[in-house]
Amino acid sequence: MKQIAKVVVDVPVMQTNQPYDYAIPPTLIDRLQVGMRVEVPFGPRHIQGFIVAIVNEPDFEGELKEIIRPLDLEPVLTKELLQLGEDMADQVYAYRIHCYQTMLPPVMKAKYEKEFYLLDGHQAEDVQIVFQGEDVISWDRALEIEALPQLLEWKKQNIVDIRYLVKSKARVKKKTVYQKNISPSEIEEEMNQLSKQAKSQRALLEVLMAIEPEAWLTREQFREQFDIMPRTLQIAVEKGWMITEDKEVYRDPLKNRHFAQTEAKVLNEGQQIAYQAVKEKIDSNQHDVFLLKGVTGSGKTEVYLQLIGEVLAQNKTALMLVPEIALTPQMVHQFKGRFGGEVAVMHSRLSTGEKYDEWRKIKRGEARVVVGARSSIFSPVENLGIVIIDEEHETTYKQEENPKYHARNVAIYRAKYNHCPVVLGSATPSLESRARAQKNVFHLLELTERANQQAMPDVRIIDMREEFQSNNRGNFSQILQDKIRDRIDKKEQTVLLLNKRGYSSFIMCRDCGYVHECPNCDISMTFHMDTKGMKCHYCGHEEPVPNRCPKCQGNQFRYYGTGTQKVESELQELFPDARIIRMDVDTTRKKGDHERLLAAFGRGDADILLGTQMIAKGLDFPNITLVGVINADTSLSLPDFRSSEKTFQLLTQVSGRAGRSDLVGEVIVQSFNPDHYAIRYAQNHNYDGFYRQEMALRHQSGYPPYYFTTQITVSDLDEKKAQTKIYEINAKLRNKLEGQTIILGPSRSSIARMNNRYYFQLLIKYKQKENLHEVLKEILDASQKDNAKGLYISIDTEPVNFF
DNA sequence: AGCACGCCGACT
DNA sequence: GTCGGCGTGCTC
Repeated sequence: MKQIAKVVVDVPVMQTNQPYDYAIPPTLIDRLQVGMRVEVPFGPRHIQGFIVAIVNEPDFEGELKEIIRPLDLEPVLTKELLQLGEDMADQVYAYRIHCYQTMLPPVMKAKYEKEFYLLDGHQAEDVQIVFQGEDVISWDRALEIEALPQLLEWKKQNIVDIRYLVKSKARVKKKTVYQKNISPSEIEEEMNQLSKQAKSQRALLEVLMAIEPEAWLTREQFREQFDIMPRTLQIAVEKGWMITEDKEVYRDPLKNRHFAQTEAKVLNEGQQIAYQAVKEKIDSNQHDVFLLKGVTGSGKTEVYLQLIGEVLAQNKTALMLVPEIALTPQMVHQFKGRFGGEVAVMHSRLSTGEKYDEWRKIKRGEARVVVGARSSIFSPVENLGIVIIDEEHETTYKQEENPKYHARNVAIYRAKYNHCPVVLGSATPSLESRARAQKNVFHLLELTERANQQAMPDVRIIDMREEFQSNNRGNFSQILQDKIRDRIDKKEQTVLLLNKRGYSSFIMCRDCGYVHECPNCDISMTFHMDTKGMKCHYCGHEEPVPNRCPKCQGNQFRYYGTGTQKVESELQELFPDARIIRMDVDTTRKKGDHERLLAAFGRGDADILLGTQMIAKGLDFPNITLVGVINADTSLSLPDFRSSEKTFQLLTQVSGRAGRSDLVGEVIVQSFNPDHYAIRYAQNHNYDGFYRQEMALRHQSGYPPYYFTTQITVSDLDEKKAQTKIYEINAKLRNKLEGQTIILGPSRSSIARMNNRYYFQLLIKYKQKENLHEVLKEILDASQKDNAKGLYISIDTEPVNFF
């Protein structure tokens, strides 16, 4: 008889990062299952936990407490996800509880409340004043009326006690539905008794005569189909003509939207070969990882769609990951159009309620295809048949907060567990993945032709240094201006990319060179045209533009950098007749903005689409024949060994937006480093050339994929404490690690202070793990005390961004 | 994370 | 002599 539950509790610290044993009370023996959330006593409190195992014998040798209650009717985590969470916690140096919370929709994170309740027989007057005749008072209310010290005192005197509440935030949306509860003969009778003026009721009775007896109809259906108003329905219920029930409904993030059914297209030879290779693994339930490298416009999506179609035909499920910004309605349309209601969509713009409902659809097996961003890799699907990661090189697949997992690794883990293939798709694979394909760890599949047989667009590089010398100080070279003019005249469309990566607009005093910095972070503040204010991108601090230089009292400021707004006004000046749509964080802040702007551009409401990175993806409009990159090289100067790779990927990506139909596309790239290899190879659409050269450089300087990397960051409000700690860690690492391990640093982070915390870091480069894992875990274990004092140590395996 | 326990400085 | 500061350790 099993009666001991092992529970991972909601206390995210190193000391409690292990399951605790609890007795299962007799009343709950049949109701508790592995993977459920439960409320348990922990010390004097009540908290939430996850049952990770149910066993016969406890490991703990003390007296066990009992589980208080289950928080779910069914397990929310499958056995697979429980195991994954445990392994992931170990690999990315995270807490197990954090991993489990990350796998679930946010509503499942417990909310805790405390309240004081009156013990029997204490009716003293002063007590009554506080409790106001009730027998409980919430902690917050006590705080509000400043009765907290008094109540804590009463607790000592056993007059009141504290109750800890675990609240669930999950709310199921309900809708009232109506069913008729009256026979045809009764309807006749009622009709005869109605007064002549009761026209609405008469109309309703006629409707009731016509509809099916078992049908449940909503208020909206009565209104839209029969023109019956809610008030009439209410009368009908009062008179007993109809009964009501509250039925569970899903919040539909795509409601009122129609998706035209699409059919599978005939695959070309390359697509067919790729499809077949993956299908074989699906058929034989074998794990494998494929790297599908296809030039922009080569029809990767159609291959994905048909593979998923095959998986569904075999009664399995599919996970389809896309980068957050590519999760546009255009993309969703393709999947909804092919698979309809089988598709669940998951991304950060859904409300918490919508996320919860999409999650439940997946859990219940009602949606067997999940299209989503990073975290949807944890979808509770069973019988997984394929995992596809589109744009696999994108760094958004790496979570930058804890747990710092990479969706690609999780995908491979889950596919192994489910004996199914993974497809990593990209026009510009990450060097890591491409190198793995080279070593036959992954299988390389290539699509070298564009699906429409269209040639790759012609890419021309403009040397902006020359423009500068010939006294053109603007952002647009003469040639780009001519081309834009030409497109406007021909009624074709232009896309302009402003590369904002590693870039900000700041103000500087012309007299003394003072740069306006954030008071909390050691970084210059960004000037925002729309609010005419300064804003810190790291902590959100805002202030007006200073009138006078705080240092020398001068009042001449120079505005550096190029914001999209500034470029837009320059563009409008150059082309007064052009209709321009600007797309950046400022114009896409509200839900649906993104979609609205794209749809407008797609309809031809504008001649020019000007935007940041977010326009580089998924844009597929036939009338775009010119793509201009205003500043190709800002991303080259990032203090990051991947800066060339990122630049190459961005240029290739955005070039692919041109010439996707019968019209020939053209790309203009403006640069101050026109001879840089990343730009040259992007010009010639030569991924392989770039790959070889970049690999040689990485080899030379000892970076991934030749070495693995792990970054350790220490932060504290006190600069000295953080610095001491990082040197301590450094000494320990150098002492314990040997062989080919290299440690870079320690050093101040490139943003040395953020939100008043000081950051120090070091980077470990290694070929074999050896004992690194053990040493890092030791460091983390020992960090417990520091943590309590506000000194944080963070370990990031394979970081994708370096600060 | 909370919370209790416990050991030293400033007060009625 | 006591109140309360927060350093330390525990939670099945």
